[in-house]
Order: sequence, then C-alpha cells, then structure tokens
Amino acid sequence: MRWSAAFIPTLRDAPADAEAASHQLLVRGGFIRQLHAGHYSLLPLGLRVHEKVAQIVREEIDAIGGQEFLLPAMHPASIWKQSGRWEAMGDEMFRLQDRGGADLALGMTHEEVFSHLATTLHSYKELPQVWYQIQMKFRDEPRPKSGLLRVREFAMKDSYSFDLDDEGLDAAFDAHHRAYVKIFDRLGLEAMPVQASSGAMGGSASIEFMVTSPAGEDDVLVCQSCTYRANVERGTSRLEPVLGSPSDEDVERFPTPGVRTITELENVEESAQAVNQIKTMVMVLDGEVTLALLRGDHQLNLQKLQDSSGAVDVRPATPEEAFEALGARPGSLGAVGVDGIAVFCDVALKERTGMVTGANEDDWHLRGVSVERDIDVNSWVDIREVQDGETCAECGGRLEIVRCIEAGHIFKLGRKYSTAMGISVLDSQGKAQTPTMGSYGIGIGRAVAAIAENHHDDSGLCWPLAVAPYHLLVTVLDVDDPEAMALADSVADLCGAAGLDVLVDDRDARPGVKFADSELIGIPYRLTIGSRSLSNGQVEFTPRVSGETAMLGKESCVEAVLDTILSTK
RNA sequence: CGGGCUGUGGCGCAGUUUGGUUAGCGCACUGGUCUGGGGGACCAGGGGUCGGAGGUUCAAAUCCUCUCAGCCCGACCA
Repeated sequence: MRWSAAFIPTLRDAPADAEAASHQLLVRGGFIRQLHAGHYSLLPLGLRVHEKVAQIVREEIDAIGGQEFLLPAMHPASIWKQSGRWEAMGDEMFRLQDRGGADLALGMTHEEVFSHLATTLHSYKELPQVWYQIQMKFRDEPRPKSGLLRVREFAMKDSYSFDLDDEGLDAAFDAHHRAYVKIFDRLGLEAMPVQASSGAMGGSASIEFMVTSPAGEDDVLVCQSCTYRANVERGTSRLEPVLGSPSDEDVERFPTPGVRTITELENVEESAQAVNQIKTMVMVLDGEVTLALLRGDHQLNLQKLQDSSGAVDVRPATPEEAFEALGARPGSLGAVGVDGIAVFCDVALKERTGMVTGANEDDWHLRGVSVERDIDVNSWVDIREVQDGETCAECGGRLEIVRCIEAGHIFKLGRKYSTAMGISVLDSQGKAQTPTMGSYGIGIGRAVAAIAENHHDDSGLCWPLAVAPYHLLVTVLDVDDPEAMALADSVADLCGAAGLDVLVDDRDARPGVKFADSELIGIPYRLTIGSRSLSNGQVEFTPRVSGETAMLGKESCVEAVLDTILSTK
C-alpha cells in the first residue's frame, strides 16, 4: 500500500474531549472517528488492527474446538422473554418495533440465540459443543466514554459451551481459561485473571482478565505477597477483630442535635468511633425498600449487594423514601426495632456489641446496641468494599487496589439458560438431561484500545507486531529520486511476497512530517530510504519501540529486515 | 438519573460579560516560489446559515425561552 493513496487522516491535535491515551492516539493516528456518543467508525488502519485481534482470538478458540457461527444481531423479543431477560436487562437493551408492531431487541449478548439453536441437540453423543461468533453487540450504556473502551456498539467474541455434566463444564471453562491466556499473550496484553462477580448472568465460577490501565473502570485487589486477585465487586480481606463492650449493656437513647454524619457523631460521643457505629443505608432493591448495614468506617459495594440479594435493580433510596420507611431523615437512621423491612447486614458486624446507631428520630441516636440481639437481620452478607492496603485473607499480605480494563470474562452459567430455553438431550441411560453451559467473552474493540493504552509513548502508538496494521513502513524521503522509489518498491514487493504487510510512505512531504506520522501510527519497523545514506549504498532500519537506527546495505536490506521481523513474528 | 462544562470551517481555539462594519487566529487543505533528514518559509486562495427552533431588537455568534448533541464527575460516605 502506498501512503499517498491511503486514507490515513492524521491529526496534529487530539479532539478536546479525548482524555484516555488510546482515545487520543487512535483518533490522531487516523484509526477511528466518532459518529456519535458510543459509536465509532473504524477507518482502514483501525480495521486492520481490529481484524488482526479478531483473527488471533479466532485461532485460539478454534484451537480448543470452538466452531464459528454468525448469528443475527437483531432478535425477537420472544427469546428474551423466554429467558426472563426481556425485563431483567432493563434500559441497557436497545429495543425497537418492526412495521407490524412486533417487539425486537438488538443483541447485547447471545445466550438466548445460541441456546435456542442448542434445542436442536438431542443426544449426549453430540456433546460437548463449543460455539462462538464474533458479532456486534449493542448496549445502551448510560455513559459511553474513553473512545473504544466503553461504547454502545462493539464487536465481541462470545463463545458458549454445552456439556452434559459439571466435569465437562469445568473442562470447557479451563480450556477457555488457557485459550484466553494465550490470546492475551499474543495480543501483547498482560492480562491477569481475577475472581469476579457473575453479575446479572448468574452462575458459579467467574473470572475476568484484567489489563492494568489508568483508563480502566474496574478496581482489582492485588495481593503483593501471593496470587490472590479479585475484583472489588467480589474480593474480601481479613479484618482485625474489634474488641466490643460487654454484651449485657442496655440500649440507651441519647440526644445528638444537628449530628448527621459518622464523623460528627464521632466528635460528640466518646464511644462512637466509626468502627463502633452501624451505618444504616436505605436501599431500594427491585422497588422494595431495604436496609443495608455496615460498620461505620466501611463502604458499601453496590454490586456485592446486588449479587447477594439477587436483585436486578439496586439504588439508594431518596431521603423521602427513607423518611417514609423509618420516620427520620438521613443521619439519624437505624435498624433497631425495625419490622417489616428486609435487613441485609455485613458480616463484619457479626457478634458486635456496644454499637452506636441512629434512633430513627431526628437528632437522636442509640448506644449499647448488640447487633444480633437488637436487630432483626434477614441475611448476613459480604457487602463491604475492601480498601487499598487491607490484609489479604489468604496469606496476610498487603492488598493493593489497581485500576484495570476488563478485557475478557469467562464464567460458568450452569443450567439457567438451557432450562429456560428447553435444551434437553438423552444420556446413555436414555434419560433426559439438561446440559450445563459456560459463557466466554472478549471485546475486540476494547482489546484494540487496551493494547493502545499499554503500547504507546510520547510520540504515538507502538503496536505489537502481531496486531500492527502494517509490519513494515518504508519511508522514502526523496520521492523524486527514481533510485530511492525503485528500491522502496522492490523492498515492498519482496517483503510482501514473504508475508509481511508493507506500507510505503511515498508522500511528497518533509522528512519531519513523515517521521512524526510514522511514530504516531506506530508501525513496528521503519526502513528509511534517503538520498543521503543511499549515496553510500545504505538504508536505515528503525524499530519503533527502541528508536535505535541500524544502517543496512541497500542490497542486503530485504534479507536483514525479513530476518528481524520474521524471527519475532 | 443528579451535578458541572462545552457546542463558532476537518482539528485546536478567540470573539459572547457590555448586541453594532465583510466572524477572526493557529494547524490542515488548494495553487505557486524557495526549501529539502524531525511537523520549514513566503505569496495567493478555497471552505463557516456561529448545534437547532422560536423570540426580543433598527440590528443577535452575543440577550431570552425551548430543544438537540457532546464531554467530565457523581450515582455508598446516611
């Protein structure tokens, strides 16, 4: 490809609204352009990277026996109603109607469609199956952001396994785990597997593959001493026991005029250090007012509450709702004596005595509260969010919180969808069995962005060879010099014949422009042909990452270039 | 969904407070001359219904109302 004929609209300035490095560089380098919020056009350069990522994913899923499909992106409401997710998915699903008024949805994921197809399976002899596709997903994200990192329309590789029993599911899950490790390795992404919440999908084991980046949206607990890694939506830590006061203490009301916060209460009541307070949070779970109790110095993790309650929709109550439920305003709320409202209590409050909490009357609190004696707890749950620096539950080491991009997610679905969609096979005894499923996703565009986040410098992108839009850029400095152009063409032909993707920068532009552009778009290797070194029979070979130039003889340069590139390929 | 901010040529911005010539600057783009190894210089050009609609006014990018779009933060700190 000749640059003079290519559409590579590079920009000197990034759009003002781009913050993430990948966002800025992908736009500046002419890889992507935004159509509207959360929807990006992939330009030729961007598509080349996208395709290379997809191909690596395809090869590794094929290698574990995956079979590729291409399913519709637009689905009838019926299959989503059958699985129960027509309601459960809420506003995140794009919905529309056809001319006949039939309800349709744009697929956010494809459990339903693959499960529907799997009703064609009838015998245990047909199992196991691993089915996958690389297809656009549509999600009406409340807040698309950061270029390709969070969008509303994106290509995703999603695979699904169907097995007769748990051993089979374990094997399919482990095979995907290994495949994902290989995929991210080939993509040049250091992705760590971490324990994760299963979220709305349900299921048991759930592992996310996380890439460290400040542009990410997930916080991961990383133990500095052992291999424990978990999303904060799932992770726990070891808590030092708190010495309580005697358990025979009586509950006592005391006035706290004007006190509204935990810190203020600490200042007016000697026994009320935050660890001795009960934080009462009024939440609304699927429309039901509910209390979530935490230690005063702890913080609620919404996802944990959602997971442990099984609720679909979780939000904090408005002050009005809280007042209606408990008769006091925020700042004086408590769960003592509360009846008829579900109470979820964090396990850190187990066996705690001598606690302080709101009295459900403005400007009054209670002391001497024994959690288990005085509060009617419906369920003990882990709903607190671990903070940076806490102690690892596995080894006692220090946990650090690391900002990450979720690049892949694998989990065991179990029989939820196979049951709902009516998949059934006969086992070797002739008895009907419901297969168990796994679901495994990688966002292709997000992987492109994650690679850009992790592989760039001040001058621009530095694509790993495996995903680079071109392997080699031949930069001709004097395009009017017939010898230079002839050499460039011959290098391009020979390297192309050897399997390399080659871009020739034949633009009549100043060297500075060409060098700056070459570094911006991040082709891994550059061969510079200029009359100055060419007069000595030499050309220059520069790896993008090191920037260190080696001189090569013009006759031997093709061989040397191929040696270098093919040996690292 | 709450809060904040922003919409002026392909990109980055000024002008809006205090309404008043032909809406301006840098980059990019077109033609030309020079230049020729790190975003070069000069000359001459093209491109904008100032997000949209309505209103106030002799006069609106500027004031008012509505609306659309985009970005950031928040959506647990009781």
